Amino acid sequence: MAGRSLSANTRRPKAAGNLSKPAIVAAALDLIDRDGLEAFSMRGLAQALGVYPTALYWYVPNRNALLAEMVTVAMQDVLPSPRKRPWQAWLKELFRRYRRAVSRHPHLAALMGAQMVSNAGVDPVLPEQILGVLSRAGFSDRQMVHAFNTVIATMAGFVTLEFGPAPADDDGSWAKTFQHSLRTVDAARFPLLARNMPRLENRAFITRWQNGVEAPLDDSFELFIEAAIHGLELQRVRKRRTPPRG
Amino acid sequence: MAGRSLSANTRRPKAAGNLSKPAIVAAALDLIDRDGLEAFSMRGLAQALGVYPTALYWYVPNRNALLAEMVTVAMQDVLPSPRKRPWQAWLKELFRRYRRAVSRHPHLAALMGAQMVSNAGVDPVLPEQILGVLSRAGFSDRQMVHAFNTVIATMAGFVTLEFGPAPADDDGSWAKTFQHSLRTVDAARFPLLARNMPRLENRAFITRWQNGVEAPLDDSFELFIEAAIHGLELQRVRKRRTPPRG
DNA sequence: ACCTGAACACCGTTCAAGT
DNA sequence: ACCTGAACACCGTTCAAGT
Repeated sequence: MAGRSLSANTRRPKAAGNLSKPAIVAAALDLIDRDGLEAFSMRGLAQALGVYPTALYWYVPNRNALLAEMVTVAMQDVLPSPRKRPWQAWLKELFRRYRRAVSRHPHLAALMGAQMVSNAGVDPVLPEQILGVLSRAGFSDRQMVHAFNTVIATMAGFVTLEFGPAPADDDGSWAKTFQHSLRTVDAARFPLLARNMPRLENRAFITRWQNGVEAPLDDSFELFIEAAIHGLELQRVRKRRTPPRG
Repeated sequence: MAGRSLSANTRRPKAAGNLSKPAIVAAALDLIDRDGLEAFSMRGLAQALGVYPTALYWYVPNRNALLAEMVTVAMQDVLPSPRKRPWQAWLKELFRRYRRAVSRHPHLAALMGAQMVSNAGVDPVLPEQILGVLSRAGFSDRQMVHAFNTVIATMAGFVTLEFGPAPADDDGSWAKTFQHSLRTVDAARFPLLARNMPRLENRAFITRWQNGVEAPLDDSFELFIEAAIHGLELQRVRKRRTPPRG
């Protein structure tokens, strides 16, 4: 967002001075993509950059601010182009783009959904566009807040769960045990679970042992966003007294 | 909440002896409800219990396992009673119960949604009941997985965002600054945002400075789950070739 | 301006030792 | 069986000092 193109005008820094905020953020993203959020530390990042831990604090105020920067980078391409098309199609593309952004940095899923998106830290262009689309769709001012919240929850809700971390599992023993317990579920106590397990195992929340990285829920996601959009359509129609003009 | 009334009484030679797994989990929940997840530590918990940090490891294998225990406790009352009623009503109660459970331990919101619910660690009675309700609703075996995933994502998605933590804000300065930036948003660049701000501020994702604890999104939540249920209704109906028999 | 280096106040977890 | 106590390998962040 902030253009830092002109800062230390053409004066080359020291030979070893490769450090910069974008470089730090990029290196941090690499580390997190590789090792996950729990393993990420300022000290580890400094080591990866070949620098003392405290050097980072010249560019970044603290760890949380650095995480926020990473989320901003990860959110870069979520906004669909504003070209005219049915509002349903625009929303679908928004949802798919957000999912794609999260899938590129799955270890940031919870951070993106439950912290940055649901709160501040998002480019105001995104909410502005969403409001525009909902306005075109025919939502009244009174309904606008709720439709907006439904859009955001639909966008981030499913995906935050889908790419949430599976239980820590260094040797794969948990996955095998859990898998076995699913396949041998007591058919007397849990008849439907037992009957549907062939289709549920590793393809549904709760009954999976891998997350969206290894076992993406593509079809479920598509039907989920379709359901949400149909639900929005109904709410809009129900309040309408006069046919749409545009 | 935690009664630490008995301290030096009852002639116990040792200080504690009150230690047990349920007591540890309860004390941990108290600490997290008060100070949040970031501030929670095994050492702090031990201190609150008047015991050496390593004593906890006799009852709990590690920190993550303890967090999982807390989530299990927090999820206690989410399952609606199985008494007969329309499937839409049953789902609505499930969604509301989950929201209520999270609202009681908001600092566990991300843990509950993005980790335990979306993955393992949930009583199989819950998925069994959901399958039963969806079966009664008329979903085919082919649709079942997707309908199930839609239910889980609807249940946990909105609420995980709603109770996600607002930016760390010790002195309230961020909230004031952000609030001001919302109210003075550039009406030329963001006309819809500016026009709708009176209804959006602190009542919508992104444009709020408090989370669901202080600023619950009750109405939006209700409309969100209604939209999801209507979407499900349509998907079921669309596939149906014969009228329902029940 | 940019980085080193020491230091502070913490962590989770192990292991041996006590009772 | 249950807890103490020392110890290990870490943390984030501050601050003074170097260049």
